[in-house]
Amino acid sequence: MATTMHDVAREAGVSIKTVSNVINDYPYIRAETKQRVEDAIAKLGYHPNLSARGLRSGRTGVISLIIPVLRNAYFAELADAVMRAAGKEGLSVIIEQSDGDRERELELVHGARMQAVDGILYSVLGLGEDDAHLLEDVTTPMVLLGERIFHGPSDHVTMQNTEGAKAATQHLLAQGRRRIVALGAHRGEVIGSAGLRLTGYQQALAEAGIDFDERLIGEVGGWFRSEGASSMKQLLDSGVEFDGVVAFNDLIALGAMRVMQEAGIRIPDDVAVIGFDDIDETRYTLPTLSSIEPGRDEIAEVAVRFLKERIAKPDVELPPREHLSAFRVVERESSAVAAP
Amino acid sequence: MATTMHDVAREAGVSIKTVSNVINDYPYIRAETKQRVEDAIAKLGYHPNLSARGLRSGRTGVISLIIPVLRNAYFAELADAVMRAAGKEGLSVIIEQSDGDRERELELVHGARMQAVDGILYSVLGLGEDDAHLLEDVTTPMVLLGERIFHGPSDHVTMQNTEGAKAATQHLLAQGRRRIVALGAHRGEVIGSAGLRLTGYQQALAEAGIDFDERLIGEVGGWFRSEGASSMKQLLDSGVEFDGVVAFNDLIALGAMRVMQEAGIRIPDDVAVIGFDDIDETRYTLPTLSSIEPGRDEIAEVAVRFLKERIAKPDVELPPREHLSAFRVVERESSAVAAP
DNA sequence: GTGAAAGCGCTAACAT
DNA sequence: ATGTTAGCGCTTTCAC
Repeated sequence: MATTMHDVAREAGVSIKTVSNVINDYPYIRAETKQRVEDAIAKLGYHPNLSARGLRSGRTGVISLIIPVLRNAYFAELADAVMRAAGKEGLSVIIEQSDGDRERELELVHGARMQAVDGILYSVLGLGEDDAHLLEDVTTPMVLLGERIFHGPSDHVTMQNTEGAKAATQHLLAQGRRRIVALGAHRGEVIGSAGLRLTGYQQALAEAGIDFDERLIGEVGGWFRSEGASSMKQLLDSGVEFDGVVAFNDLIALGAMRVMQEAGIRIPDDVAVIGFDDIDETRYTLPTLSSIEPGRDEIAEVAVRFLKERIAKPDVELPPREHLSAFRVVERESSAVAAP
Repeated sequence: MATTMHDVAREAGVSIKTVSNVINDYPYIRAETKQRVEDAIAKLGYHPNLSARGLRSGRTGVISLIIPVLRNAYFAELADAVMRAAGKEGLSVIIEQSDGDRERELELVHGARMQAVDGILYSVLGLGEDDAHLLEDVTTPMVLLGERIFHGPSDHVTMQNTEGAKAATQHLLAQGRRRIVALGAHRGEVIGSAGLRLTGYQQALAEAGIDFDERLIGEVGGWFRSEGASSMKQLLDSGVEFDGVVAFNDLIALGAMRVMQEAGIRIPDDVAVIGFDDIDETRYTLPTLSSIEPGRDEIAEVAVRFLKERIAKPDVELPPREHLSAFRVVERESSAVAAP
């Protein structure tokens, strides 16, 4: 069926070794020989058989990206960034969805498909810090993403959660807002995005000399629009006063904005709002939503680079690396300074 | 390094053929033998080498999904549905983004990676009907998605665009709306989602005995939020009166809603709005957006099934099949009947 | 600089 | 119902 190296070799009048050399950019080939081979390849429309190459070399040119869900804009945009970064390196990406389920996350990373990829980009959600040891027996090169596992057995790339939340809070403080809601907390969580972002919020308040008010913490079950909405409803019902909202992701901010608007609260005049993640949608809502851009492209590029390095030298016992990408405060209408 | 079939065979005291038989669910194996092999597999933590299997059998267990962009919620949700459908069939999915670019779409489908997958799910955007012949030389089994190429050389799965748009329009007509805007038209396009949906809109008007008014057609350059917004601005500036909007996708509807709300138009009281695609976000906007659910899961499942059949019988010259999934009108606040 | 030959781990004929 | 054997197409020593 398909043309093989032998066909190309015959066409070019060389051995298959020479064809292989040309394909793999082996430097010491006479220019003329190389040209003949390349002509033959073009003429026959030859493509190397990736299975054969994979069998022989142990490399497939495919990496796996495990994320909770693609329907979530944050992960869709992350996947986009990862695919572009991987593409530049000649790698294809197989995406696997874990639905944020602990069992499925473990199943995936130990599954058959993972044996067949060169490396794994693993955005953990269901697993926690205590599960880090469960990843120790994963032999495939792996880079962890997200906030669930720090100091695990592998390289780790993520954003500066605490600093980002601190900057978001400071952004509202700089406008004179003093009663700032933190929306999206998870009860009792210290690590994980919610815990880290709450810490950043508290740090900003402390540095500004503002007392922490428990009543301004809006808790949610998950980071969805609906949760932002219901948490904001509770806050409004409680009667607590506030003039700013730092939401721990954009969807929560959007859900909360909707509820506030229904209640006749003007944004940003009455309440300034800033979200987190800088998903595309923030540019198009009413009002447009200020946000923290987490350094998505940097995360993707560094993660792919780390992974490539691990793949290239699987035996080198380099200690796990940690990379925190640079974030950016993006100011939009929802936190624009009100006219004096 | 990794354990092979030989290791398993030795451990179980059988030949590798028997191991292969067990793995591939060959029926005629003694239960006891099968058990011994399975125990050995579990004990050694054996996983078949997919490259070797691929080399030998010509199947990789991987299909490719080519879509314009993952950041677009419609395609993210489609990819999600496809991955779930493929997963059920034991297939992994490599996603490739074309950015809707004609050259890149062609490049991808003819590229090296496509030779290495069992089949291609190809959501065309840049190519047109006249380019169908460019796909004839694609030997990998392929199923087309989307509205650009009908009657191409491969199976084709998509939604009922015309009927969906007609139903959307009828939904507004049933509420007594008579001046209905069609938002999202592409000048001169007949085929393609925009053309088909415009046709459905016109059919609904004609059947209701309402004259088609050119001034109620809102044209856009692309189906983005920003385009919906600017097209709606033009309509408002033009001074034309209307009481309903059928938007050709949800993002356009959302962009338009924002502009109308800024202009003080109440939805649905003054203007009823219905979109297309039923992306997750429609459940959370203010007001929630009515939409046409295109039968996403059905599209994904049928497409994967078609592809699997083509992969299983690559030589059978079955003529290209066409499947149009069932859609559904989802009524939400944006087109709720106003209180009398 | 280029060629010859071995073999990666598996499946599919064919044997038994 | 299970074993033997021959490659799939490539990369990789090792010669020359």
